[in-house]
Amino acid sequence: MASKDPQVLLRKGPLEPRIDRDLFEPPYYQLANILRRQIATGELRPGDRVASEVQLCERYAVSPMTARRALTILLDEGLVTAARGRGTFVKPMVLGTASFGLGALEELFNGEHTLVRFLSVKTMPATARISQRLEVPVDDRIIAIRRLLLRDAAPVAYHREYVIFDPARPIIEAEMGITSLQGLFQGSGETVLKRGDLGIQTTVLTEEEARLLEAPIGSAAFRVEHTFFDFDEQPVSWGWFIVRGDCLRFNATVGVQSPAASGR
Amino acid sequence: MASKDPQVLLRKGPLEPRIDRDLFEPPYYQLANILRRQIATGELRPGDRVASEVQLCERYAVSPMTARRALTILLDEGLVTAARGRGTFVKPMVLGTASFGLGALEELFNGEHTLVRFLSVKTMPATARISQRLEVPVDDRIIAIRRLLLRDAAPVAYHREYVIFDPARPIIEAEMGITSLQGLFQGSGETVLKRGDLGIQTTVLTEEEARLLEAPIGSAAFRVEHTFFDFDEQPVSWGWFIVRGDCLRFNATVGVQSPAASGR
DNA sequence: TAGTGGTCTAGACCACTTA
DNA sequence: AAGTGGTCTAGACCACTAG
Repeated sequence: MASKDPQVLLRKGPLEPRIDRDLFEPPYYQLANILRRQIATGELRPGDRVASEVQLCERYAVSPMTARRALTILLDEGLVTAARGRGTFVKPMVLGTASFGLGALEELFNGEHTLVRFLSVKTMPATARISQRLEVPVDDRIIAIRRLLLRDAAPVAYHREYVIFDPARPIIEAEMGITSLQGLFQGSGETVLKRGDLGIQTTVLTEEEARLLEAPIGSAAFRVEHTFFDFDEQPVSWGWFIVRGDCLRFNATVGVQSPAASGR
Repeated sequence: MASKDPQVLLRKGPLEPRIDRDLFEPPYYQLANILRRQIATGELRPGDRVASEVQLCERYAVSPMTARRALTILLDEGLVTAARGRGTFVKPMVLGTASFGLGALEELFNGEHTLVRFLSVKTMPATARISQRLEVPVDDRIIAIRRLLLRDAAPVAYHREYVIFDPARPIIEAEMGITSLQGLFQGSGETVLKRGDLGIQTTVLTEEEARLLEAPIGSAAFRVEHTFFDFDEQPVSWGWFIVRGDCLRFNATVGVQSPAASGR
């Protein structure tokens, strides 16, 4: 649509942004930003066709790969869809494509004033549920860890974790180190863990949780469950965080980011 | 580490996977899978250096761009980090990189058996809070919508939304169409909405919410707040979903996906 | 048949790191 | 100085879509 506009086709110099090759930003990045801005300002609306690769090459004097790379960025960001043989089109805002990260949780844990207090570390026989999650026989000895996370001396999260106890696998210590939480988020150098499954649910505080978190019973809280696997695809650790609901909020954006030109 | 292994350096034929050019999967994709599998099996461990681009070119007989593209995929997936002048290295599993999609929410709403029931649609003067969120004067007339989402006739979510009412801007109807929720997730063709901000919190059901959702007062629930903006960067709609906690769970995986070779 | 995106080639130069 | 990733060039062929 916008590409059929005579102004655009005639390419009136001063109106058209250019690629500045002396800039710090590489050309593919500048071009991606130009297109992103056109989408953001509504110059290109959902459903409109974006200029084809060849057109972009001519218009901005870049090589095909550079134009393509810019389009790929928008594609990855979910701002456009590409249809072979037809063209590239601006996507309407789709809620389902939004995603949020654990950044909010990480901040909660990695802040300057955050402290981890071990409440208990002991071995115990696996209950039915634990044996199921860790794929070990019932009554196998496992390690149970309870931690409290405090920020500015105020409790924000309660962590329970069950770790496989296998003298043949010297995982325990490593695991203990990793799950001391500093490393969990930042990536603690060498790790025996290959993969983790995470789930976020809501819950209300039980009596025990309420007492530890110094919040009323029945308060809203997040429950972040995690299962970690080693390189043999064996579960190594299962546990969950109970985070006070008033301390955590996950954010996401869908559509075009407003001012910032944040790369991936 | 693994790349210093003589076996690998000597490149014993049968052990080394090859790129099959007759396959449906393009070479860059095959190569990415080969490397991903090496990471998954532990052949390449966190901290290990991945073969350099040139090495990959020689070893698998592909062009630099193809090797690079495979590495870029792993880079985007967060499996490796690249350091100019040093090499590409396998990243340890990092929790902070986990990303949760709103697919779970979408499924909840877009299922076959999902029904939207309007509870009320009316105009009202903006309260202080509404005026703040929608950036309109207090007591400006706005539209208030209350909806109930039912899945298999069972209520799963309660939706409240406040929409700007401006006769000059024919947004209302379009907005009404969009926010009838079918379109919100799927992307309803042409849209006046440019951007949306989302926030996810936990809460417990109030008396009203509990009644509508047919769940006990004080049950755990998600609160998904949303603000939508038009192409003038003006807020157009503010509202939130209250979703029964037992109907929704966000999932994510961090590290290497186990068996599937899922592309982006 | 012409245009499009998807993929690929076979190089190149640069900035950076390491030795 | 050698090796690395980051970027870019100037093409190419293919499968697909649309007129």
